[in-house]
Amino acid sequence: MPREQIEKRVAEFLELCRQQGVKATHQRTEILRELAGSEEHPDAETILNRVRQRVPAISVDTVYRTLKLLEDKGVIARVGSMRDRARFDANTDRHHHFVCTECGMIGDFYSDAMDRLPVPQEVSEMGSVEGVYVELRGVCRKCKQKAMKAEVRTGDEP
Amino acid sequence: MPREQIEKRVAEFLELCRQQGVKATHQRTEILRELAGSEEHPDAETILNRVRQRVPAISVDTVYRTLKLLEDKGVIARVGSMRDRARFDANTDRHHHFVCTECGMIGDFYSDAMDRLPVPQEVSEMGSVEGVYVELRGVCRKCKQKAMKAEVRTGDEP
DNA sequence: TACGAAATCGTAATCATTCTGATTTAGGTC
DNA sequence: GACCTAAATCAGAATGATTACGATTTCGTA
Repeated sequence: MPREQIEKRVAEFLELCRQQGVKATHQRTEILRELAGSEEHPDAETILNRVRQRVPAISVDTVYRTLKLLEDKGVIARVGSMRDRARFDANTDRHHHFVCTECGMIGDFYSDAMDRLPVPQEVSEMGSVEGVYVELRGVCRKCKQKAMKAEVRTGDEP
Repeated sequence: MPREQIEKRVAEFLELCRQQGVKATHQRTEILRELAGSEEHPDAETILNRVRQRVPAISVDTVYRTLKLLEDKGVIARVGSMRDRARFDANTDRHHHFVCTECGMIGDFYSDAMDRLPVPQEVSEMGSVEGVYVELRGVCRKCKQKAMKAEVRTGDEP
């Protein structure tokens, strides 16, 4: 995300804090700024390490609490499938994710069809739908190449 | 799932074990049987407690290892969003899930549209897609009713 | 500048999940 | 049916992510 846009996201967050009587702390701002500047959907630990370079005394607890706060306010989203740790995304444009089941790489993509999925009758009967999460799973290019090389090395016919 | 169908699933699993040289243990069979008979997508602990009624000495470890094995073999699936613990589903028909963000209730549903989502060009460039996970999120009926009652009790105009 | 509530820090605790090493069992062979 | 061996299980300890705690600091307002 270009620097300019990052600062716009940060400004929006500060405004939201004012409106909701939530404190706009240095730590919160830096966490959001870090996440908004990332493309790779980092996990909590990665965010902690990076923010620490600018805010050395920041604590684990603050990172986790802040990520939860931002998620609850809809400023960021939690992504990635259950098999490993939680990862985060500051992109609030309506979009979806491709997840590599080998290395965990997560890529954003856009799809009109997925944005306007019809909600089946049976679901309306279960409750009211407020959001959709779509994840395509597979193997990324890099991992496929790696697998191919490994195959050559193993050699079925030596 | 009707008892008859449960036994069919179990039989299929036993067959798969034979084919793949994996041992068809009592514990594995009972875990699958338990899950196949559940409608509510239980978590590992719930499964453990239930199976224990029939296999008192079963260990936590065995449950976790078995669930992972079954998932890897495609016999069951891991469902539910990252915010809480992993939950499991033995329904292998192509289907999707509605998740209540209040109480965690998970419901199955079917949708042709979601079964045949087109894979966007940009995703094909990231890697090869092998599966889709679609989750509709919202508030279930029960929780909505509970919220309404709470509102009345709180009373904006007393 | 001072105040009080809210947020942070550092550390300890918790919870789900995984590992370890000793023991048992499935399933093939005689 | 007894025997063998690798695979699987068990109990409990260990790990890793996340959360809770009590003391201290900071934000936002007066």
